[in-house]
Amino acid sequence: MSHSTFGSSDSLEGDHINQTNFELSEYFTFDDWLDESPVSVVSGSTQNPVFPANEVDDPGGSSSHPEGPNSRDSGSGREKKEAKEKVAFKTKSEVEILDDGYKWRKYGKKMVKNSPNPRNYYRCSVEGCPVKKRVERDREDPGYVITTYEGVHNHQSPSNF
DNA sequence: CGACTTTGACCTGCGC
DNA sequence: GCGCAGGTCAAAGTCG
Repeated sequence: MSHSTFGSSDSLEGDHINQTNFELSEYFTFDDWLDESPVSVVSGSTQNPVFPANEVDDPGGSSSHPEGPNSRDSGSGREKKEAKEKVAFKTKSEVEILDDGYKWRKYGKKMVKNSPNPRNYYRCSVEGCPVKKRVERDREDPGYVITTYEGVHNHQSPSNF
């Protein structure tokens, strides 16, 4: 199985998330969302989230990073329409900062219409890691936070080093 | 001193 | 074509 995301790293769970009342309540893959299907809810309780089998090495895909001097020059040099791996988690936590073993750097905050709470945007602080994270509090359950991961870590969790 | 957070502005895409 | 909403970047400020 995979080892990249916090699914199998056996040294980072328990401790960190325990102090934040971490409790995986539901998880849904965007595959379902995009399919307009009734979100596949999985009451995983303490089970490890089943991440889509996505390994570190993409089949000749993530290697090409056209992040040159024209990333923002040409105007449309932003993110491509590549359907990246998106996974959303609904987590019971009092804080939005869930330490999943990776180091995240906040790069934006925005108020969204769907929710009275602001949405926070994080990025993996590891150079070259394209993973992004979106965190927002549940609209109907302020005690829950919805974390959306986009992309796959191309490195091991810093906590492992 | 370096890394990270914060906040506002800017850009892009989509819907009407 | 215009307006709205979402997403990202960059500069300044703060903390360790």
